Amino acid sequence: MPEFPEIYLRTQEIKANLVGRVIRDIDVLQPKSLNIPVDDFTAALSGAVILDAYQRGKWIFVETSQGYLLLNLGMGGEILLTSRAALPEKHRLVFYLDGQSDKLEPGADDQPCLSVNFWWFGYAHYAACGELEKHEMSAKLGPNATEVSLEELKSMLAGNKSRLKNFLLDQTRLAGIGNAYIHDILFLAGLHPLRKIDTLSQQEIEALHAAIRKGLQISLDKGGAFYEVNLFGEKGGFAMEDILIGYREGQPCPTCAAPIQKIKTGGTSSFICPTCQPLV
DNA sequence: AGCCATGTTTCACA
DNA sequence: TTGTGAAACATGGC
Repeated sequence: MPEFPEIYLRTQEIKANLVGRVIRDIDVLQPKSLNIPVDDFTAALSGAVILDAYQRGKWIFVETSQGYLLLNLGMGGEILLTSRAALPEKHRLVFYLDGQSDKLEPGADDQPCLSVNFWWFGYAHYAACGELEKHEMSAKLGPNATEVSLEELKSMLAGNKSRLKNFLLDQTRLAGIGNAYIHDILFLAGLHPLRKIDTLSQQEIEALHAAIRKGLQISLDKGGAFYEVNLFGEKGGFAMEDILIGYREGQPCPTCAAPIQKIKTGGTSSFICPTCQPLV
């Protein structure tokens, strides 16, 4: 589940390992993940020099000399720095690169490449130089969830009539929170996912603000979720034991020992402690 | 073995 | 504006 911590880490890894490299050729095995025809996509980025990478929410922006590669891993997937000889079985796109990777064995047919796989959904989009704002899916994104000040959060919540979970998952408000980390974020804040935003007190908003940063930071510090891997295939260190209440139905709440409940919240499930997160 | 439900996302369409 | 369903799939349970 690529959410904020994983996307942040992958972005840093791309910066550290791919800046200066040239995309020589591209294989697209899943045209539906593109925003333009396959031939246009490969023509646009072939020969491009990777210049920078940065994150907005769950999107990775790879800036090149020939425009932007915009990646969204959807419901999960991997970005692997590997080689032609070591390509994983499952991949949707492959970007073949110039030069040798220091982590790879040199060899004649061992051309380094960036393999991108989505488990389900996921996008690899292209935006031309200077036309990033025309890419609506990413242009609509709100600020990164970890970078919003308390005052900004308060003004975003003011007058909002929806429920808290819907707000937190709305990428046009805060970008980066998904339906995995949200369970612990709401638990840390002591708030029920279905709380109506216009009933939140100032203290509760402050708790929410702190919980967003804390919930994501814990995983960031440990290298991201255990079920995702980095560019070199290594799993994150944020383990099941590090999760407070998410995916722990029936187990005791770490604060009050009440059994954790799994509930339906619209189209998604939520895990809550019924006593620490009362609906009121 | 096969069918169904579920889910880490996002958008289009009521 | 907001809620529901659908769409590139894979796994586990019955």
